[in-house]
Amino acid sequence: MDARLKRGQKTKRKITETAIALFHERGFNNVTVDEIVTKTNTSKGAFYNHFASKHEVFAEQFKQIDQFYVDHLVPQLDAKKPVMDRLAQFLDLQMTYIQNEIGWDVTRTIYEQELSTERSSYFLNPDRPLYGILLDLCQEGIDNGEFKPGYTAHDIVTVLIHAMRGVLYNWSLNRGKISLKDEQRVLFGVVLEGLFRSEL
Amino acid sequence: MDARLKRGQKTKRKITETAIALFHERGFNNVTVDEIVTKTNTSKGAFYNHFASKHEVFAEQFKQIDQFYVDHLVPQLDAKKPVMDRLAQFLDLQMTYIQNEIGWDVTRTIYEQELSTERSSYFLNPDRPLYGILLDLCQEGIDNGEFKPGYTAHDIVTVLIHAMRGVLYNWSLNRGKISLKDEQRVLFGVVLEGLFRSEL
DNA sequence: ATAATAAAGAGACCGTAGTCTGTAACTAAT
DNA sequence: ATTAGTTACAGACTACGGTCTCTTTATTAT
Repeated sequence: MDARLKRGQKTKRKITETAIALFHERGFNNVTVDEIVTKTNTSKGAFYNHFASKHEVFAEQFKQIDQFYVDHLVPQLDAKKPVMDRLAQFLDLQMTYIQNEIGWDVTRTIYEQELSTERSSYFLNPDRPLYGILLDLCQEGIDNGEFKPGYTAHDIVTVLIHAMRGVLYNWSLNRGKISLKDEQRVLFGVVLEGLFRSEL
Repeated sequence: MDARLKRGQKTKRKITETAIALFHERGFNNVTVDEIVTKTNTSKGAFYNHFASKHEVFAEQFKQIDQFYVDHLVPQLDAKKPVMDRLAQFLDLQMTYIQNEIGWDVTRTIYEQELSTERSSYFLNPDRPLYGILLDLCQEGIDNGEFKPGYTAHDIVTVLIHAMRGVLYNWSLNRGKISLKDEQRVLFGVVLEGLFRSEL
């Protein structure tokens, strides 16, 4: 059980790379599966053996996004600073990354797919690393009394996630014509103000 | 220019009613255009003469939603109460209406369509009545100093819209399995807290 | 009345995502 | 070594949203 599997992985990688490149070049909706399989000298059979749908090619990118948060964003946060600052900084870094590295078309496609598919979505997966990151931060904030009382860590994460979704949805909808960073700053300015004790 | 137009309107109405009923019954994705035109004894030609897409049958519902806000929700707001309270009440009424009368599948479909179509979307239309309602309320709140300083009415509306989108997107994504009212209350509790002066 | 134009609709047709069946190459079991 | 089973894949086929062309029926102009 090796030679076959190896060949499969190679095909999958070839398809993934070509597809992502094409999507990036001309947009998700302007690239057909037929085109992808032709260009990679494969077939529909090969494509749908490795992916459940055209959308799912993005699952790769998705894991990549969260991995980037864990590997490159979280380490940048200064553990000596208050949770409030770290949270603000994380959100800022996150949105900068999405705006510059992921782009609105990929984001739009992901948001669309999550709504359209019946299958288990990535957004709903409770083991998504992003949730862990936020939960840890929020728990720490609660423990040292930075937040207003009455919220559980889970409440706060829910609030943050909703806010993120709203900003990212809107940004995708506007096809990148508005500044993600600016929108993020305004909304999370308000949200964080509403969450934290304001004593200084 | 009367008899033809009348016939056209009749056909359109017939298609709209049948389609909406079917969508409500079995979900948007499980109803085909062919089925709709068969059931209404019309044709693809008739359908696409009246609608630009299958999704667009919802445009009707959409206008209905905002009309409902204007006709039935806004009048319920007590002009003597502070803007803060009116805003909270409006959001509460709005989400109750959506949850009970519109439902998650229609909401999901609308949110999906807005992302997928190239055409001018309803969300991006600046003349949407909802924006007017919120803008008026926010301007009044600013004028009588209820809000924290530094925000324009437009800023605040943007924040509220983003928050709405986040909650509604998530609710659709969860296929109605979470309570829209509860989610709304938590998020807007925080947002309103962040927006208003807290002196009482 | 007649010709010219336009709206509403019928239904064949097209493009594309996704399915299904078949096959060749490899692996495992006896 | 032979058989049985499995994986990766090829490519015909299906389902469905959307387009295109053509016909019918009403409207307007002369």
